[in-house]
Amino acid sequence: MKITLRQMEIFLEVAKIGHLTQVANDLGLSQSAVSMSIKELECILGCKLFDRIQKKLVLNEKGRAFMHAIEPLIKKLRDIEEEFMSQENKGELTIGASTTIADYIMPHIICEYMEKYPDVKISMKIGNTEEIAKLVEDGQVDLGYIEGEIQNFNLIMSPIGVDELIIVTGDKDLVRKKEYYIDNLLDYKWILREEGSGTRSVFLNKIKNHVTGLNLFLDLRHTEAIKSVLKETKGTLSCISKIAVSRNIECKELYQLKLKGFDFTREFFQIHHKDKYKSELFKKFSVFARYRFSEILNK
Amino acid sequence: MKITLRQMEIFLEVAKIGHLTQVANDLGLSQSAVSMSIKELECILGCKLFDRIQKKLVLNEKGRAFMHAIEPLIKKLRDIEEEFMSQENKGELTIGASTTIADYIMPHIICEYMEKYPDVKISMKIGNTEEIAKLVEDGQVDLGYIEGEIQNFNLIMSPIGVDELIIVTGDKDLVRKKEYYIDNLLDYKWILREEGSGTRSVFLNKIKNHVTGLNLFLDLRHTEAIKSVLKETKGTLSCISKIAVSRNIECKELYQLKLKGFDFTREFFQIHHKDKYKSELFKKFSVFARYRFSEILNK
DNA sequence: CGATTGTTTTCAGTAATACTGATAAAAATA
DNA sequence: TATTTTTATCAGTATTACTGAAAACAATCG
Repeated sequence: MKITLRQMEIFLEVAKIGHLTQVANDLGLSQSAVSMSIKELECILGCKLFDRIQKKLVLNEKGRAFMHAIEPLIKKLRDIEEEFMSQENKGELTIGASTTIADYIMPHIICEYMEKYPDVKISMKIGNTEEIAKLVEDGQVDLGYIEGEIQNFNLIMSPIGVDELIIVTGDKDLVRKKEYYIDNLLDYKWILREEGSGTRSVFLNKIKNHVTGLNLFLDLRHTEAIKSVLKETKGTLSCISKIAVSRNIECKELYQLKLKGFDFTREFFQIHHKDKYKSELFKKFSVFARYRFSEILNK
Repeated sequence: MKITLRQMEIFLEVAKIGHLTQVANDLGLSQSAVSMSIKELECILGCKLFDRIQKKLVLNEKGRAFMHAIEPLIKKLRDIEEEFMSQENKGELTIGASTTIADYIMPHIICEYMEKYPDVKISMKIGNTEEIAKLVEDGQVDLGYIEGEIQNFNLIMSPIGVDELIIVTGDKDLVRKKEYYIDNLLDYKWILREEGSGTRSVFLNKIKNHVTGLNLFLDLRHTEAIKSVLKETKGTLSCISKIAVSRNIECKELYQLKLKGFDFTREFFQIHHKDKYKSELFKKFSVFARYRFSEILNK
């Protein structure tokens, strides 16, 4: 036998008011219902909570302790109930994003969104495209943002913007030439993201039909790590997302090399599960993210 | 329509496990009961809490937020329930005490008791004998400790110790004589507790048949205030409870004057309402207090 | 003092609800 | 396509919560 919320609410009311009859009226119940409810509660707890003193029920030491223990909890519970029934833009969204997006795009979007809707909590999981797809498929995250196409009929994917990969270096000497042919760059020290990364595979797939013998100098898991190597080591090159380096190019820490005959563009996708129930929160964030994505990528 | 504890518990279990069938087994319910309970909950809140994704129910953004909101509260509630069912010496006792007792006896007793039973909370209300009796009669306090007899057939009073009032002064010159007759003291400056105080009425009642013309110099509401006047002003006298001044007499800040032919003793009483349900807590404290009272008064 | 009022308690009956068991539907697995 | 596994639905049942009337009790009034 367990105590119910109802019993506790009736108890609190009786504790406050002290007259069963009045409580019954207040709660729209018969007086006997209130009496029985209190009796039941005392029975479950195995102790009296009130002393019946001259027509009034007054809390005894146990009842007093019980009231102080449960009152704030019951109030909070009912507040929460109200809150959720009021259907506001409230909730805890989890999204997943692959590395480049997670590093250079999502943080802005999440920040802005949470500023706009302070009641929404957003947490982000990071992984490569496949990992994110898996999370979305299992329902672990509500929305995914990935860098490459995938085949999965449980997932609905929609393109949300075009990203451009560019060749960058920190070596000023390399900037003298206005354009390069890929063959002239093969012997420099190439630094790419690790195997399995979308950025890496796009680059290698595009050039593989044209060249062999790329001098693959180093694999790094983080774009920021690549950038710092580029800055410090002469003769190093990489192919990374334009948005990841635009800042560095602006302030001339890094330089873009024009490559003739290649176009390293790829699409970003938003994905969600086909069975996903689209709450207001979900829809709002989804729309917001798309909009901001296009702004960020086109600037 | 309101959410019940049951629904929330089932919800939390489903949120944790993800399979209705398994939850049904765990909770000893039919699978349909669980299914309906969740449905009902979603209906009351007016929003879906789960996405039905590949045989599993996984929380969506709303459900996640709801879970995080209610989980700690539900756990606490059930803990409290357990706690009260376990019938330990737990509770919030309120006692009332009249001034002298409240100042010089109860604090020790309450301290000791709470040290012994840390789960018991005790609060004390202070008033004169009549006020305390009223509080006990109304059930506002569980136990009363008073300094004088009262007539109230709702209250059960039992003597718990004899207190002696003594004549004290801070004036060394007065100590020379070994004994006084009351008539020789009438002209000194008498300082008594205020009208309505038990201490005052005991003294005045006892002497009123023998003397008139007491030089009533000052009324004060607090014994400590009286004591400090006695110490500072020559020729002042008072009649106060022995226990209130025993310390001061020991260290010779104040002096007791022997008065021939008078015996200012009075009894302390413990009172409680006749309809009071005597919980373990009540009984234990009551016994403890009696015991300590006699110790303190007889030392 | 008995009658009256205002209250709580008790109890039988009823309304509401929570749950069951069977069956249908949906999805994954073979 | 059949089989298995799971959830959803529904009608019926068991349980619980509540009502209304009567009984019990205490305070108040004439």
